[in-house]
Amino acid sequence: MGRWEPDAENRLRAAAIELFGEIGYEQTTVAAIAERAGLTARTFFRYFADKREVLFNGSEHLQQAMVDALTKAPAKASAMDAIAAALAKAGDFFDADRRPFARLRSKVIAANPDLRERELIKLTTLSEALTRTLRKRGVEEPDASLAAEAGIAVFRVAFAQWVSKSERRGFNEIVNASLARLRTLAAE
Amino acid sequence: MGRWEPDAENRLRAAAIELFGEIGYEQTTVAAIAERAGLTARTFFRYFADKREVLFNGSEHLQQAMVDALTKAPAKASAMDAIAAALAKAGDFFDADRRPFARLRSKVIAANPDLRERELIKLTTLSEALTRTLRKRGVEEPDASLAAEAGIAVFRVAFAQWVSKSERRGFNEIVNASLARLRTLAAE
DNA sequence: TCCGTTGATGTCATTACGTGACATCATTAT
DNA sequence: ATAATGATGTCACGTAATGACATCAACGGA
Repeated sequence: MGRWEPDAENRLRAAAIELFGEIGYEQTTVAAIAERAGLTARTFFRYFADKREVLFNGSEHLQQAMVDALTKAPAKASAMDAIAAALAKAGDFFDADRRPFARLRSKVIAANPDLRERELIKLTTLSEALTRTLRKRGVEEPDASLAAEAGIAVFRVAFAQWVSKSERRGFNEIVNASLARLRTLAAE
Repeated sequence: MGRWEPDAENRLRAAAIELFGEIGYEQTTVAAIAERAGLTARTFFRYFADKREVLFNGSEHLQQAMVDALTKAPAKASAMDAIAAALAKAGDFFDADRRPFARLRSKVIAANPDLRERELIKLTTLSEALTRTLRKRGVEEPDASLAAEAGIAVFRVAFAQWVSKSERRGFNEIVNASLARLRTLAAE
């Protein structure tokens, strides 16, 4: 038994999401989050670089999983096919996570510009990681960047659909449909 | 002759860019910007919603121009062709603007995560505007979102190339090359 | 068993962003 | 001549974020 309650980071995360849902992101002070978690604001900032990050740290895992999948894709696969493999891996990630939680989180993020900004830069970081990995596969610029960006475009559209109300299909199913549409659009 | 020096907004903008270049974005306080412009910090926040916005307000003009071009594209044009017309309009915008200034601004933005975030949300806002305009043209979802996102992907890649060192081609030329590459990639 | 180290947390002080409320005063309109 | 307008300043405040230092249970040797 430690000197403190264990799992401070998760307590902070839980407290934050609760409060964001109850009274909104802007109205929630870091001090209030920390208090609900039985800690102080100073400690909050030891776990999270800033107030927004409490909703986003963990994205490195998704990124790593997608980079791994991209690396392991068949050497003969085209750039877009390799990206598709990475998107499929993201699907496993999301369908494992419970969709109701993702919906709540998305709602909180959508309601606040600062949080939207943070989400966007996470996606950009992901795109850059995918670009680097494609280049390691021998894909030249600007193809690597374009394929990665197009993949993220599909990701964004599919994710928005996946969390939307009354959507029942799994993430992978939506991704595949979106990819097919993109191929068609580009060909027209 | 007015009570105050005229053109406070531009004075603030100029002072901000100077200081960002001289000592960096984070090291520059709003008070310092205002002082250099002969004003107070309170006045700065009357012109710009926050410190970052001083580098971005004006993006509405670009967005409006692209939306107009998209609206005016031939009714028979495909979604991607209509998007291409909007991108061409953006080209006029950028080649009119002086590229050296754009390069400095890009450098400042690239050096700071907060500014990158703001840039990303501006692009997303633009993407959403393009999506709405495509829908008015009769394009259904998810095609409208995908075409808009793909267009923004091309925009991002082309813009990065346009401001990169020793790039001589005009924006439109780069956009067209990128669009062609994307079509090829999607087809593979 | 004692003691020094470690590590998670707390306390305190400080800077800067951002905003509301109210004051100032040259310009403009009536 | 006077009142309304509008750009700016002043002041006070809350909150985010960070550095410096203090605390103190747990742990690992000697």
